[in-house]
Amino acid sequence: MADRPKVQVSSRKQPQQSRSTELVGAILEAAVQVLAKEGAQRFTTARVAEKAGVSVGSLYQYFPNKAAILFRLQSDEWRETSDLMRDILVDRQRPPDQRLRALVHAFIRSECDEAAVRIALGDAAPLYRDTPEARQARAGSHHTFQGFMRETLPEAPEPTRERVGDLIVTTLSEVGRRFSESPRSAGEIEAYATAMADMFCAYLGSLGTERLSA
Amino acid sequence: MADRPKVQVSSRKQPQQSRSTELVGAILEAAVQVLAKEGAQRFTTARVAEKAGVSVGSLYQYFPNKAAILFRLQSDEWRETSDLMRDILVDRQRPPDQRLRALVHAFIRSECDEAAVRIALGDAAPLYRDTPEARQARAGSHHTFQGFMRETLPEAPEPTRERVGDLIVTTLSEVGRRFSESPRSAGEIEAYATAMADMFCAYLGSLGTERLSA
DNA sequence: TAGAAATACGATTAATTATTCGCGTTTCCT
DNA sequence: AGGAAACGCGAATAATTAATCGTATTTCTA
Repeated sequence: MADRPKVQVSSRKQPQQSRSTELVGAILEAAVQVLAKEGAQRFTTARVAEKAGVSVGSLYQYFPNKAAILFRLQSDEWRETSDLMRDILVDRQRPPDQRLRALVHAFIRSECDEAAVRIALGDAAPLYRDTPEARQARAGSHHTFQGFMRETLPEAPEPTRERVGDLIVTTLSEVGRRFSESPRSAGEIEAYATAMADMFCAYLGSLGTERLSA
Repeated sequence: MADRPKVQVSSRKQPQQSRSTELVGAILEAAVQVLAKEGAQRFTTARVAEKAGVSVGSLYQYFPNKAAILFRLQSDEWRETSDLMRDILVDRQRPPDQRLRALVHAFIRSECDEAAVRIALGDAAPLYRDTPEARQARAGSHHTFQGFMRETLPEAPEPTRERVGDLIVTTLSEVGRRFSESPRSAGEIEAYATAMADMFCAYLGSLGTERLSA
């Protein structure tokens, strides 16, 4: 129901010379630092430009607005997550539940490592969440996980498989982020990741695959 | 790492006459409407006051700042959730897994019913999230759920039980909110709730209680 | 090397917003 | 009744911020 501002979140123009490529790199780097140090509330184009050692005008040459910078950061994160997922889940040498456990641990650990940035990015999500670009980007990791689901629950009906995959991926990312909000010891982090992995494995096991409980 | 603004989120002064009590009520009602219709981004004290048919000055008599209004709304929601939880989970006539399933369905349904407000409240959370009042209020539903956990996993060590309860409650609320972000049919909602309940029951069942699988 | 294209700049603008404060009104109490 | 306390008001303030645009500089190309 909420009226959303119209934002064009894709890039304004591509850098063509090397100096502008570096400039964009500097902006993205600075954006991460500002996000981590100041939080989403105080994330402003002026602060990012200053931290990058660049003028606001230059920033607006390559990003149509503030939301586009944030979306770019989130988009990169999503891609990395998706790659991590693919790397871990695709290895058919290991039993599925071991892969899933490895994924959960890796994800939670990385979430906690960069907690400040992740949390701030999440806080800023409303700025770009409703754009078509965001929907598409978000689909990435879900699609990757579906591959694993087809292997794990081969005879389940498609809608069920999709729902289960969605539930697991969503739980992993949302609960992971929430968990990282308060600082934890390394032991707590591992214990929590183990608990989450236990939950996923028990669930998949109960859905009638014998491969998982193997 | 992010520097947070200092906000005093508790109420400024208590209404003593009936007109001021009604005024506060009108403000809270208007706040919900503004949140639902305009979103967190456009939630301003001016808009709330106008919708309530009241002046900004009056608003600031009873709320020290904008965050306090939002915290009050969230706080009320938490209390309601906590009560709902207690009502459902405490009924020892029904087997535990049935209670847990009922809770998940009730929660997801209510989350989807008021999706716009819940999402906007979540978006606004950074404004009050770090206050001690928020920490304490959040603990409410977790504490309520621990009662159920003690019944369900009586012989589990305390830290484990706490972690498991935390994981379930956090998953329920975070994933529920995320799910409600895109509009769904009633059938999808029920199916998703069932899936989540299945996951929780399978997990608790795997932790070695025979009562759940009964 | 000269003109064109790309890039960089940053003061300025226009808009939005949270919060205050002095003053008028209503309610309460005795 | 009448003074005091509570309440209600909303124009004004001070601060912040996103985004632009005219101009200056650098790089490319022929």
